[in-house]
Amino acid sequence: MRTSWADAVDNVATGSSDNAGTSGGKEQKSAPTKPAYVPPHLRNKTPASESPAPSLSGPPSGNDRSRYNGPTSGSQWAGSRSDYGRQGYGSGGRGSGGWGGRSGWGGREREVNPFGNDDVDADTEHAFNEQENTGINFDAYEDIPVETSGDNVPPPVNTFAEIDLGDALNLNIRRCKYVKPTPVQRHAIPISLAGRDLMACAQTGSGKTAAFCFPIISGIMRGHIPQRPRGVRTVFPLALILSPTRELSMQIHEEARKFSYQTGVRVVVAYGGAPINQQLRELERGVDILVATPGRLVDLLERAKVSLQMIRYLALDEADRMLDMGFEPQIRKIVEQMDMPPRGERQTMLFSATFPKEIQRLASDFLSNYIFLAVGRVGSSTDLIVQRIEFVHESDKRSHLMDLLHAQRANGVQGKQALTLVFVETKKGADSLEHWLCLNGFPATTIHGDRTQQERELALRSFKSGNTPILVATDVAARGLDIPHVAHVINFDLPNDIDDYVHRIGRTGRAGKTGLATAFFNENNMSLAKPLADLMKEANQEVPDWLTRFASRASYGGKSRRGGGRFGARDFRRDSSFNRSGSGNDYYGGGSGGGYGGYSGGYGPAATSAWD
DNA sequence: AAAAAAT
Repeated sequence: MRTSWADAVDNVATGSSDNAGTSGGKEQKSAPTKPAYVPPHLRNKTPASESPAPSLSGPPSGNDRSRYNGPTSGSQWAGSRSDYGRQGYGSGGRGSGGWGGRSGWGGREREVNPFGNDDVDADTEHAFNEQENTGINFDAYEDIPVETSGDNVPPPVNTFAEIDLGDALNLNIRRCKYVKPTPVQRHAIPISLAGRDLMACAQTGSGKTAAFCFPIISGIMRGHIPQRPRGVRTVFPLALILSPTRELSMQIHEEARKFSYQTGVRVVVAYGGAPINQQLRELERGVDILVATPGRLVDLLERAKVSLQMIRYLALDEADRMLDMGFEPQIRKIVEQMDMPPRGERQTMLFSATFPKEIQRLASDFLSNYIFLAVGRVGSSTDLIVQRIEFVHESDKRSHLMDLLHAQRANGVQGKQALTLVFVETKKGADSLEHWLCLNGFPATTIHGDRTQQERELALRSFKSGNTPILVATDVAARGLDIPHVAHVINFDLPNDIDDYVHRIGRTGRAGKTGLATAFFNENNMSLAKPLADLMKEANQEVPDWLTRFASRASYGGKSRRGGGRFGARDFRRDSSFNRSGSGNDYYGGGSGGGYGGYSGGYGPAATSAWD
């Protein structure tokens, strides 16, 4: 069995890293230019200088939105963990110099360029000395509140130049046109490079993917190359990234491939609903970083196609989702009952935009002396997303939706057709609404768990390209998906959990663009009244009086908005009611406390963030 | 009660 990194060093050819059908076309379809749609509620409200409707000219992928800022410099955080002695891991912190080992890689196989034709010369100055085409509100940087807790929190960095990620990775960072780390990257990357476990709360679209990918790729590049067993049909990835949906795993894979281009670090994705054989072939060509959904991974583990015994890095994206009732047993099985090194030996990183305390407590089982990091308001309620709640009876929802869509179509949107993402509660409801929309002349498609994987991927592509500018979705599309140009999220059916609402509306208002989120509220959603009203108030949104009244009849027992205050989430270890829970050795020790409190000034309900 | 995730 070949594994890519070892192979590269041994001058053994590996397969080219063609991409297992992960699509993600970046085709920029041009559409007739029309005046921007201005939602009625904004027409008299917004300063003329601002475009109230989302601009459709952002970068192709808004997931990580900073750009490279300068040359590389010495290593400040050549972090090494203590426990990889066997493999000598951690001893290789000698900058990118130890990285010449790609010599055996280059000649034979041409790695597919994930940057496509856009691969500008990364060394040209103009490409990265400005931030002009990112559309990111960098002013928001200084105002973003940050809470860290845990022992000896490494200080944040301000530029990529302050950290030595290695030449090859730096080049890719430039190719991605990232100039400056986003807030979560500024804090999380030094923590990860120092080898620490991490629980990070950061808003959707704030650059989480890069925040965990950069340290993983860098660590693999500079770490000692472990001897991976040969001659068995089992592969031994060094890093595992788990996510709750197939499409999100695909997206992470695509991002990670860009970051690891020409580093020799190989990224493979595995998820259900697609032929396993192709994925097996990709795995057998070598894998350093495996991105997967839980079900398919368990399958691969049980067939002994994959072993986790070499795992150094474990990252859970949407970690609270991964640890909720539906997923937790599977995750526990993968992490605790297979052959993965125990916590403390591997490095574990959990990321999400929301992190309920109960889930934090569960999560601490997987972590060792970890650092808790909350960047910005957890939950996307930024001023960039205008939230509108309307009281609509069940029977009126379709005609009301029709009104919204008509208004939108009549106005059109500059450049490209505005994309509208409609969330419904059930798969059946999704099909039926899609059918009805199509009957009524609105090009719609749908994505949900009853569709074949092929249909799902086609639907997403068709939506992204603007071919089918209306996507009806269940919660399968609620988390993590980075779909540029979503102008409007409509909660046709509201979710029961406020966190789900937060993730859903986070599909718009990305990359510093404004977005609109409309929700249909009725008597079935009473349990959401209080948390919703609280969330909107916190986000400086206009709360309808009727919603305030429902909210004040607080007898509905909905989940109240997390602790209130400036952060959407707090380290549960700071909460005395959890402090005696006996969950092991992970209590907040009162140690450095990191930068907590340091940002308390200047942050109010009106603070704007590009990181939703 | 629903959704997601393996075949």
